Amino acid sequence: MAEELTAESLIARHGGRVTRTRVAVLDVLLGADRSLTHDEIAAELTEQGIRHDRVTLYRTLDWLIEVGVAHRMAGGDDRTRRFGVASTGPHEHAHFHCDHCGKVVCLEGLAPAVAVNLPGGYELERAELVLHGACPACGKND
Amino acid sequence: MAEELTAESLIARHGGRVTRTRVAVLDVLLGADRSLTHDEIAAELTEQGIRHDRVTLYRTLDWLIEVGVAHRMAGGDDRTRRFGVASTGPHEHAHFHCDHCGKVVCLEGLAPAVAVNLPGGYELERAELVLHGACPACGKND
DNA sequence: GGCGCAAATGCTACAATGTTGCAACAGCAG
DNA sequence: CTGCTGTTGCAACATTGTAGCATTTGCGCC
Repeated sequence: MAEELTAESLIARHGGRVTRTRVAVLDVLLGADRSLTHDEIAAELTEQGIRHDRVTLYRTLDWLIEVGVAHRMAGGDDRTRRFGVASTGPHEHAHFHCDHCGKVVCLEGLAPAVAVNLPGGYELERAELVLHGACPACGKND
Repeated sequence: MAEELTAESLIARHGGRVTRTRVAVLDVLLGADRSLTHDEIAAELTEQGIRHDRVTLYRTLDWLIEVGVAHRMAGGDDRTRRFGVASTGPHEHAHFHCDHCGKVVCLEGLAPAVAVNLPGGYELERAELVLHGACPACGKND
């Protein structure tokens, strides 16, 4: 128990090989305070001088999602998917999409009080809540 | 007053030309009980023998959204956008995405009771709620 | 009914995002 | 060190959405 929460240990714990790319990608996600697009992650890897490939990044992210370390969400407006590290709990959290700067942040402490009364026959498995508006930075400069 | 709610009248009322494509597209949307993808709409047009083009369809849908007749939403899983006719009221309604058959229905009567307490600085403009699960048809055959 | 203009269309080419197949490489166990 | 197998990198392709531009067509006007 009490294992480290480093990228390496997270990867090894899930039975994956600790490779250059995986450590770097997971580090980027862990260090980000918001959801990132595939493009942003790739740019960060390039900046760190880590050789990589678009396909490898897609597969790495797929693997991270498969083992439950990361999660994926569709942006409400553009068609790019965004990625972030999954919180320790279930990823039943809301996202805030700033319509001005386009950034997406995870609102983990936000319990989606979705008191929905579905029509008969529908089985609810999970809910995804995306809030749109202006983030603190954009609201001020507006 | 008391104008007809036909595709033609809806189009004319918004100052657009009543063209073959617009009438057909709007008819398809009005007749559908769920959100449709570009692809589904295009297939329907082809089935009706209406000559059209992918680009024209995109532009027609853009125009319908611009005048407020239709609305667009990003599917939570795939990267395809879906379209539906906007309800008479504000389009602050939830969507239900069936993870089995992939269809999306609008839950217009569902008031998203999103009692969110955002962290300071965030300005909420609108909320998008997507529910995932099984629709009546898939739940039975599951 | 015919005319003309601007809106709308249709075509081609392109951009962005994501996927598949396969050969080569590299972690990790023995 | 050697080998097995998971991973990577490359190239080619698939899907979804846009841009530019010439042509057609709805619709007001005569």
